[in-house]
Amino acid sequence: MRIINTLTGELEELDPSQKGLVNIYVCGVTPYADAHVGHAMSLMVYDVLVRYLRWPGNKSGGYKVNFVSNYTDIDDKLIERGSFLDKDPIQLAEDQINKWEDEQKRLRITSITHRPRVTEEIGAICESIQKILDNGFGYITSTGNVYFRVRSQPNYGKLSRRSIDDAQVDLSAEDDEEKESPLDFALWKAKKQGEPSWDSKWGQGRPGWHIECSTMAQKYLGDTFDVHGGGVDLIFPHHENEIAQAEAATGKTFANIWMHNGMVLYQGEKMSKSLGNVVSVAEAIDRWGSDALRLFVLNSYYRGPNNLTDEAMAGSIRALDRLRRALRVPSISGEEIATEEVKAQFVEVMEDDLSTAKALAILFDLARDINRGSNEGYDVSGAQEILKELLTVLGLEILESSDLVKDIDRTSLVKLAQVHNIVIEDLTSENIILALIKLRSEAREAHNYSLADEIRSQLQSQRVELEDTIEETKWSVI
RNA sequence: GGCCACGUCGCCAAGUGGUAAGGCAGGGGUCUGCAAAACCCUUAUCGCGAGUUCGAUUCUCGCCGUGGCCUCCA
Repeated sequence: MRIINTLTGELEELDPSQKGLVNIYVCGVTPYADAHVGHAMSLMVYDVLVRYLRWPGNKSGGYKVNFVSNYTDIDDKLIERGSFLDKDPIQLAEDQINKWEDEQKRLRITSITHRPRVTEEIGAICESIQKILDNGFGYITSTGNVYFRVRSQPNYGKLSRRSIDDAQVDLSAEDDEEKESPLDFALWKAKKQGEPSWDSKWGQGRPGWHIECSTMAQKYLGDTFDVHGGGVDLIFPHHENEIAQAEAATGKTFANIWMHNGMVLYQGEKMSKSLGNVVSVAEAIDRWGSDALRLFVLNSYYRGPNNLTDEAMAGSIRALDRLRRALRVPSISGEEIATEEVKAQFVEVMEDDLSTAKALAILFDLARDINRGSNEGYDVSGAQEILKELLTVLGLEILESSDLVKDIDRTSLVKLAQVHNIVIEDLTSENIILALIKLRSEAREAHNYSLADEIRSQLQSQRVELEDTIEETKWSVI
């Protein structure tokens, strides 16, 4: 497939260095606070990329994919936040990671194969730093800080298209007089009082922000790997510094394709703590559900900004319902509706820089064909299977209503059964619903529409939706 | 100030040098006891100005606006 490479600005063919195997690294979070929808969007984009690459239906016939995404579980932010909460920063990270991973499961971000943590990779990080020093790209200060000498890397700035000479730096912010240049960045930070630290050749301390990512990427994926992803906000300095270090350590190209996702805006504004408009993942799942969130993410181009609004999310929920209904529509045995072009079209747009918005448009067209076919008495089961398969590639798991029955408030249903004097032995939610539907159908036959409508509206308020068809009354949980 | 994106129907959002996907919402119909769902029909000249061109929303320049980055950041 073709992906826009930030390094060149061009659409480039993803051509794995190892046949049939794609190695991908995506920068994860520093887990000092709850994950927000921006983090979710970022990981969802790469999750879809990996799902697609692994799918046997793609142009390559399906790749094996190593998908590594890290946790920066020790960093200034964690120390700061830990100190504020009077909590051990590493424990804080541990707790936040557990929470975030639980949310990832709910978001069905399931494609990641390794989730390394800085605190578990200190040895490898020190080895990387040593290589950089051996190759003459770094220096050690008397206080035990190790810096990367930016000017020694002639390619510096190639990703962000920046020149070192243009950089405007605030010299007043510098606290280390031995730093040769304000542009230089820390590979190893000497221990400060009360901070977590590890032993190294350069004394006690902890890794700098950038070295961990390049080290972990290379450790798990090799010196050179296929795709490195992350948010556009990481291009400079983080990814620029990763390239500088990694290529200083090995002398080889670090990542072949650099892929960057755009930022999520909320109601047209940047999400930020100062504006107080940060939407946490937990809140988003609670308000709209994970599928609607994913649909929203997929409905736009991953590189652009993504404006999350309440109205757009309401639309996503409705749109999702449309797809869900198309999967449930009755299929009559007989002539099948035509679907031979669908997969090919889907593949074509996905191969073209992960154009998920176009892929969704194809699925909505398919849903329409299914609905129409069903209405007109065709066999749509094959088309429904295709729709389901392609939705799975996108990571959308359309829930069947039976899976949702358990979420209904059974107590209210039991009360409802009592109100209507329904006597049944096994008071499961499903049985109560079926009994109420039966009662309603009898009422309808007796032209007692006020009772029928009352039951329908009572069930509706319990999230059970009824649809009358010629043969029967269908129900579903919304 | 520098670098980089973006600005398309009420909302979200694709896209192309030859008059613009899809979803939501809206309007009209079919179906229904009434609904709901579904289906059919229907709603835009693409921020502003100039240039290149036979022709630009699509290319160039300028302006305005929004967002990102310029060592906290998915």
